Amino acid sequence: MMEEQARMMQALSGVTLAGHSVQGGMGLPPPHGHEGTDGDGRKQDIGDILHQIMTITDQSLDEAQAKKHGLNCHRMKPALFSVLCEIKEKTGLSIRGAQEEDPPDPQLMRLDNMLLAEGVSGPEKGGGSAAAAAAAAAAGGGADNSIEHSDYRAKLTQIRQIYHTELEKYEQACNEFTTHVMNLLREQSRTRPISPKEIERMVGIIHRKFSSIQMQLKQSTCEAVMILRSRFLDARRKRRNFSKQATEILNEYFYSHLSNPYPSEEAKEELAKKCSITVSQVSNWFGNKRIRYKKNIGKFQEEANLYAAKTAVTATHAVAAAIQNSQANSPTTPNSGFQMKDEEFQLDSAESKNSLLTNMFTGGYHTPCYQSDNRIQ
DNA sequence: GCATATGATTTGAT
DNA sequence: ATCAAATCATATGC
Repeated sequence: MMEEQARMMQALSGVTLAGHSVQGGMGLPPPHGHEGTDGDGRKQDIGDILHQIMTITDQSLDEAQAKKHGLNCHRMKPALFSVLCEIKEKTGLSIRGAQEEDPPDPQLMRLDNMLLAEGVSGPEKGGGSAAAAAAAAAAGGGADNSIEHSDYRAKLTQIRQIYHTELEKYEQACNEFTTHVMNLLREQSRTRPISPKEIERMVGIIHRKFSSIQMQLKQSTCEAVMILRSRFLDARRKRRNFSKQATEILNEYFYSHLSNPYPSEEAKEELAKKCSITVSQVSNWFGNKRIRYKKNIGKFQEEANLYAAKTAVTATHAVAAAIQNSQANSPTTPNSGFQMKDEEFQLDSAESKNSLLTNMFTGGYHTPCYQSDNRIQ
């Protein structure tokens, strides 16, 4: 701040110095006046010159101040000044009118919204973390992921703190600079025509510049948050197996609909609700299950039998409740009916496997029939 | 530590 | 949009 002022003063004095030097001559010796003199003499000359320059600077500074003061006190000065102001006002208005627009930057708004959404700029610590904890508890349904969430929140708080301190710094710098410039302009407005509106405009320019710097801060903060998110919330990195219960429910559905293991949207929703997982997780599970089952039916046979028996038992119970005196329903072979239903998917997959194998051995590359369209939707 | 299991993602087809 | 298939990346059991 003070340095700038000093520099400006120096520049100012330099101007007046030049003006004076033309008039007064100053008695500076020409640089290439005489050649061949001894070194000591030249050093002395340089020293003299430097000294002169120093004193001139000091003198001219005072002179300039004095001259300025004299000019200010001139009897014609106010009149001249007002005329200059008027002229400038007239020319300045058109310029100002042309570039006076302040549309809210969509990019900035986007960043602001995101920072607000991520809890960086919006509510303070208490509300934000409480909400996050509540969300974690609701989504996770357990304490297993609370540790990583707290870690995440700690990092987020760190980012938020940095963001706020930086923002404050910018704000402060902006204010300081603005008041400095305003003071400077106000000071100068005594000697040259500067209207208050012009000062206002200058302040606007400064603010815009600073807000563009602020946007950079916001941008990098957003980036940091995104990186943090991808690090902590990327489900692929921190995969959790579903609960035993959930897997049970999903398997039950899968094996009891083996002929058509494609749950409808409603069924998926219901399964998701029962397993306390998302619908897309249900979709993923069925996608994985279908492909893995198909790839190696043998491996899943035991599981298939287990779940078939299980559903059969519950079905049997239901039937038994309805038809009390049934005697043909033996618990050893209850799943025959279900197995029949399963045929389609099993046959389908077996066929595909076979054709793939034959193709491999024969070298033929004909598309297996399963690819065509015997999928049931 | 390694093999296997498993949830998620990507790619390409329909 | 949804699916199959391949693939990735982590979890888990030994």
